[in-house]
Amino acid sequence: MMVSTKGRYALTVMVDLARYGGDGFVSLADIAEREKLSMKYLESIISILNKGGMLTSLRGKNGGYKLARKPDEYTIDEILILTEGTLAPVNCIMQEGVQCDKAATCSTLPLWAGLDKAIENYLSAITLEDIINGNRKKMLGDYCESCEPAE
Amino acid sequence: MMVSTKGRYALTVMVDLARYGGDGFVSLADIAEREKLSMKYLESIISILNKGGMLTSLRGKNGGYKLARKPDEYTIDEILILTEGTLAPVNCIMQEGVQCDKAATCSTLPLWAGLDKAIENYLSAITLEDIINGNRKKMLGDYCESCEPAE
DNA sequence: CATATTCCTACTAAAAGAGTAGGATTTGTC
DNA sequence: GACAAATCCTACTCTTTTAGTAGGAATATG
Repeated sequence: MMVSTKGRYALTVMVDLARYGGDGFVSLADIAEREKLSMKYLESIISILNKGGMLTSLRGKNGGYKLARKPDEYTIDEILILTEGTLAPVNCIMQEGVQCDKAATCSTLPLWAGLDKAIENYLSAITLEDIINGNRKKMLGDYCESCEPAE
Repeated sequence: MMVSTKGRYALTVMVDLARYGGDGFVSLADIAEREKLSMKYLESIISILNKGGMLTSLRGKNGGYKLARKPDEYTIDEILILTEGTLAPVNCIMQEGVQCDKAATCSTLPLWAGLDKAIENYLSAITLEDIINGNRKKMLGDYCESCEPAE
C-alpha cells in the first residue's frame, strides 16, 4: 500500500477545509464530525499539515484551521509527500542521492524510476480544486464512464 | 511503499530466468548466487511464482525452474499482482466488489481510482522482454535522458 | 544409494500502521 | 479573572506487515 490512512485523511481534511472553510477558521472537532473520523487521530495528522505550511491555525476559543493558499494552488502530490514522507513505490528510489549498491547494473531500476514518474506525473497534475469540483475527466481520464469520449 | 522486497525480488528472479534460463532448468542456488540474494528467502518467493503458473519446475538433481512462457508474454503488472496480492495504492480500492461505506459520496475516491489506473496502465504496458532489452524509452518515456526526444 | 534439488511448515525480530490517553497552553467571552 | 473551547505536545499500545531464518520431507539423477 502506497498511501496509508495518514495521507488519505490528510487529503480528506484539506478537501473539507477547501469546501467548508472559506475565510474563517474551522475547528478540528467540526471536521472530525463531518468526515466521521477520530478527532484524536486527525489531531496528529493536521499537525503535520500545519507545520508543513499547508495551513494557518489559531488557538483558543473560536480557533481552528484554514488553508494557507487557494485550493487550486495545492497539488495532491505535495499534500501526500508531506504526510507520507515519500510516494516512491519501492525503496530503491526513496531519496535522490542515496542509491542501492547494485544500481549501476540493475536492469529493473529504470522500471521503478518510470513507475515513480508515472505516479508523480499523475498526482502533480491534480489540485484540491479539481477534487472539490469533482473533475472526473481529469482524475479518471479515459477510464471515466460518465465523461465524454476523448474524440 | 507499494512494492516490497517480495515483489521486487520476484521480478528479479523472472528477469534472471529470462536472461540466463533458455530452455533448461536453472537452480535457485544459481539465481541467488547471481543476484546476491538470500536463497532461503527466494525459496518462498519463487514458490508463489511457481504456484501462480509463471514457472515450470523440476525437482531432484539437475532440477530447477524455467519460465512457462516467452519473456514478451509476461507483463510486469501480473508478476507484481501475483506476488504482492494487489497494487492498489490505497485500501479503498483493494477489491472489485468491496467498497468503503462512504464510497458513494466520497469526493476523493475518483482520485484514488485514477491513480490506480495510471499505475496499472504503466505496468501492464511493459513486459519482461522490455526489461532484458533495457528498453529505456518504454520504461522512462519522456523522462529518459538518453532517449531521443519524442519529436 | 548418495546427492542435489524442490517443496513445505513453522518460527522470529523489527518496523510500520492506526490509533488512544492525558495533559499543557492559548485565547475569546462573560 | 474564571471558564470554556480550542490547538498543541508527548508518550503509549495494539495489530499487521515485512523480511527474513530454520529444519526437514519428498523427489529425481547418476
